[in-house]
Amino acid sequence: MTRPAKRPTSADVARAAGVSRATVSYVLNDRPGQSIPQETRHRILEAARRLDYRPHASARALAAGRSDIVLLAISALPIGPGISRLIEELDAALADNGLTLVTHLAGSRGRPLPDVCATVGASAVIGLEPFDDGTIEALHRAGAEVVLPVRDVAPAMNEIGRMQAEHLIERGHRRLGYAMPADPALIRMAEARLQGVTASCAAAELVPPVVLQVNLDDPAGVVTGWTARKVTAVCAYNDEIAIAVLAGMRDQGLSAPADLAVIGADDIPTARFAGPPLTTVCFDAHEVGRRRAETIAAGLTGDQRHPLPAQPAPRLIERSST
Amino acid sequence: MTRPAKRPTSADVARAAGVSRATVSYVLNDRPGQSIPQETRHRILEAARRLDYRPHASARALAAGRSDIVLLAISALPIGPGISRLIEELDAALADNGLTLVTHLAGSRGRPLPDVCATVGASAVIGLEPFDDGTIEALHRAGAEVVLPVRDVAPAMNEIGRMQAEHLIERGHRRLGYAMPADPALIRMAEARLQGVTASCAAAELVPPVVLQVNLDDPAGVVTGWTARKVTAVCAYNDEIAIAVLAGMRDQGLSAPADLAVIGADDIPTARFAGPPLTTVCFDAHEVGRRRAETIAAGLTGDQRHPLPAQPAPRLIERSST
DNA sequence: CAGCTTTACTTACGCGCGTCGGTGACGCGC
DNA sequence: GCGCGTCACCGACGCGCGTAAGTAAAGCTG
Repeated sequence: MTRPAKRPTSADVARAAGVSRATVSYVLNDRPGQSIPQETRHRILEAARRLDYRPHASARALAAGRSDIVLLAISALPIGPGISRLIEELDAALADNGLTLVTHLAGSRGRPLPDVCATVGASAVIGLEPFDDGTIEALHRAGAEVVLPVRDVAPAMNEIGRMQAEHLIERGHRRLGYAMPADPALIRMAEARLQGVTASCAAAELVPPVVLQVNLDDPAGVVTGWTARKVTAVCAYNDEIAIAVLAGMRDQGLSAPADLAVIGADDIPTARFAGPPLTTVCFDAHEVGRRRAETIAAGLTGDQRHPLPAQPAPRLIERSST
Repeated sequence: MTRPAKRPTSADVARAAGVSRATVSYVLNDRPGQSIPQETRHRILEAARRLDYRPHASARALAAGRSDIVLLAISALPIGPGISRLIEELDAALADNGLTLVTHLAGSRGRPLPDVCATVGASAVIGLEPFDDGTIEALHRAGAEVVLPVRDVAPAMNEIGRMQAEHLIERGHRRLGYAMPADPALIRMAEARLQGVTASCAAAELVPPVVLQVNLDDPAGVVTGWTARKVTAVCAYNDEIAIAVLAGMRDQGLSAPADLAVIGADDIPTARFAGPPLTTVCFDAHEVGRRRAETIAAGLTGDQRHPLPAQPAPRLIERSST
């Protein structure tokens, strides 16, 4: 599988089109302020196509001092379908802006993020939750021009919780529970979501939610924790946790929503096949991806027109677990 | 968030250490065949550390014609925790070999893979299922030296199906069904898995499996398709499909494994909370990741010692749906 | 002390590209 | 027919790095 097969360079294109390398460069990057007749332009484009020419990224980056590469850093294990849809959207939206997205799943034993950033020569790094200041500093030193998010993800997580709680309250529930994940990698995000729930309870003059951690090896355990305290509905950190709770209830002969209503978050594919089908709350991945991409592109081109569009509102998907 | 903050170059290190750039390069890449006294070596290393010097990837790649970047292309949506564990392993194992892994989640609307490969300057591209010849050719032209897998994943997928079927046959089932996904992106992999099932049936002198496509909007439909034909157990392409089938059965008042046994594949987290908990088959991500990484590293260094270690065998996780 | 090898470096080139500053040909006004 | 302003294009530099080839000094041999 090792084949050298020299890639064509811009010099090859120039030769094939009978012009100089400079002209090729001007045409391919259609640089304004150059007067190049249609015919020459066409000849060059055609030659490039015929040779399947693709600019050598390293050389371009070296010369231009910029790389068109956006690195998405995903910190821990919890990569579910929600995230992967967001990634797809992000990818598409960045591509529209001439940027290329690559992802780094940072296992604890892999390369440190700044190293990866430097290795691929990324000019932007984005994450799913805010980086700490030390990391940001290191990333800048590693060559990243823009790093996101800095502090803008918590409010969105908040919204998720708020919407879960409001749905339940509307349904007439007065005592809510909150199902926390046990995975330490998730607690930051979970706490942000929980905050939204707590806020909604306060706004409706209800007692704060009864927070319980779900042990994935014994989901039945938490259920009694809630029923014993007269909780009639629980918001789960995400759909996986919600499905675990539902399983715990089945084990005890309980059923949703009669004995305990359950609402999830993220709308994973198996949510609709849960018993009963899970009501859930999620973001429109398409929208989120697009807005993020635009923020990045704006940051990279120094184009500060847009006032950094905010996150869209989450959406409620009603099924029968509430 | 835009800060130029010029990165230090090897010339800066050279100046700081009072030597020439070449010497710096020799020391930092500890190139054999050069005689450099400990003291100088130390001075250079120290200077590099003090300046937080990291070689500019693009320049290095340009000069060396090689990039240390391995691109993992994930073609479609089905990115579950199984895969993300595999990625982590791969990342760690490649890092041990001095390689950096980045992933590209290729949505259909994002950049075409060869473009991405060229943009990041990857010198190896690996995927989860075999690429077709056109793609391989394109990737090579885009600069990839080694591309995997070429033809070596189908047997592994085969194994999945074989193990599913054998488990069911052992349990006494004589007429099996196969649950195909509807997503066209998955059919290649699905067909590979199905082949394993078919082979096992043949080996046990049973009729071939009754293959039905699962419509995620009406999973109950397929169930009658099987029961009408006296199928007593079905192998699902993966856990998601299996869970959908289980949901379809519930809708009809049927239950697993009494009315129809169901076995999945991949062991996604919600599998254990399905009703009933799903028996499934999966790979040991750790092993797969490590072996793949070694194959890549060997291919890149031209080191042909290892006889390309094969895939490990899949593992059966017995729960109660069979 | 001439002649050789070894040590410890340095100088110089080129990777593929973007881009600044030309340059020659041509048309136009006077 | 001379100056001036386009038009269409080219030469050459430098980005940061790896590396082949060179060199000056020191050490050894006979």
